[in-house]
Amino acid sequence: MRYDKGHKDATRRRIIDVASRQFREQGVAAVGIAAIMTEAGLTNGAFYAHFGSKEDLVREVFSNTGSKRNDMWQAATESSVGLESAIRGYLSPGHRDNPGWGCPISALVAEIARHPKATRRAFAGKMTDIIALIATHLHVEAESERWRKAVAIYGLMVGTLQLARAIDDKRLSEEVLQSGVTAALALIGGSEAVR
Amino acid sequence: MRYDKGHKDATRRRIIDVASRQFREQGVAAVGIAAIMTEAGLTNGAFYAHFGSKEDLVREVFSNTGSKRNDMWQAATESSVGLESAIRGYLSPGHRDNPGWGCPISALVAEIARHPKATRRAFAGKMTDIIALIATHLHVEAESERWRKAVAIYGLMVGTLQLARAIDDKRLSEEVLQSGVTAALALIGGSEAVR
DNA sequence: TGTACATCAGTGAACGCGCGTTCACTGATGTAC
DNA sequence: TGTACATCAGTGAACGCGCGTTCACTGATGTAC
Repeated sequence: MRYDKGHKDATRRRIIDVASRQFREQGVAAVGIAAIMTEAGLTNGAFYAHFGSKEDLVREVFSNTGSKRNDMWQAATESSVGLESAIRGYLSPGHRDNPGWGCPISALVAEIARHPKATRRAFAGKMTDIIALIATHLHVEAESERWRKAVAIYGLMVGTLQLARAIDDKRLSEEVLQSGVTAALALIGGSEAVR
Repeated sequence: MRYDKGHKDATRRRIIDVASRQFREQGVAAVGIAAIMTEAGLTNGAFYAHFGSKEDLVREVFSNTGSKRNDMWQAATESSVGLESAIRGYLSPGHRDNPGWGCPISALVAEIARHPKATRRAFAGKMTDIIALIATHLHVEAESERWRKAVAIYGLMVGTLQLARAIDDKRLSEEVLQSGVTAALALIGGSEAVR
């Protein structure tokens, strides 16, 4: 055959990676098939040899388990990193200014909420993975209590990052990030304050 | 003249109100001029007698100071309401399930971050208004401290509502909302825990 | 070894469609004389 | 009072454009005999 074994899988992987980054940067609706395929080094017609539809690709992007890319999102969600430094990385100017290499949830959660059920489920799976990861770092007795606390911390991170991204005044935006870090750390530490 | 004084202003107001709701429900990009004008009882051509472009309308929707509509968003942001009940209303199933009558920030913040500067500024203005309103309810000494705390509480509210909207399992989604309420109240109460 | 055919990832032009925007026109009313 | 014209909110068809998707085709390689 013309192409060696694994070639098509590699191409598929490349399309997913390119799409993932472009979606996070510009939103799903704003990115066309042609733009994705061009950056992947192909023409638009080849797309349908890999995916049934654009929605298919969107779903794949979020159910994506492989692809150990070297982005800050990868780094921040590695379990070896402490929770405090993960929070600081998440709520940093670097993450704010590079959504393409960052957290897909904060970039796309509102848009994905309007997509078909299958897509939403894949997305929700990624969300719960992250929340579970945060929960493992918490020092609270009951597991359900840990989970609830992790949800709130992640919600705070996602919301604060989005607010920071929407503010064009860099100085003010960084104050927002700092406020998020302080409050997140307070939530971790002040376990007794949580009823 | 055929139309009484104030007629055009009323029409303009109606277009803005319809657009505001449709944008919050479906996102700005997904809503077309024709759909807005049809619901406003007009044809698409009339749009440009009121606004220079779609982006113009988007900006107007967020710089909108008038229009005392009777929606839950209005109710929750009235200063007469206590902060705790405002938080409970914000992180309620009713708000989650009716984005069209809800907070425009949580529905559109990520999308607006990719719009032109003028639009982003109008949006940021609405954001800072809400944060300032939250700050007035906080019992902390320093004003800058109040502001920072208000930012974190609002970030938590926005993020948690979005997570709840993205989860299709109602039960789990309501647990997310409850986690947000608990944590937000902890942030209000535990002022000593915040450095 | 040579020839005919199968395979299959990718090409690139074309499709229908809905978008934002434009513009000549309508028709009810107000104004000038 | 009657007539001609100005005003202006709204109409509705048309525009170019980019989208997601389709499909006949290419061309390098593998396989059958």
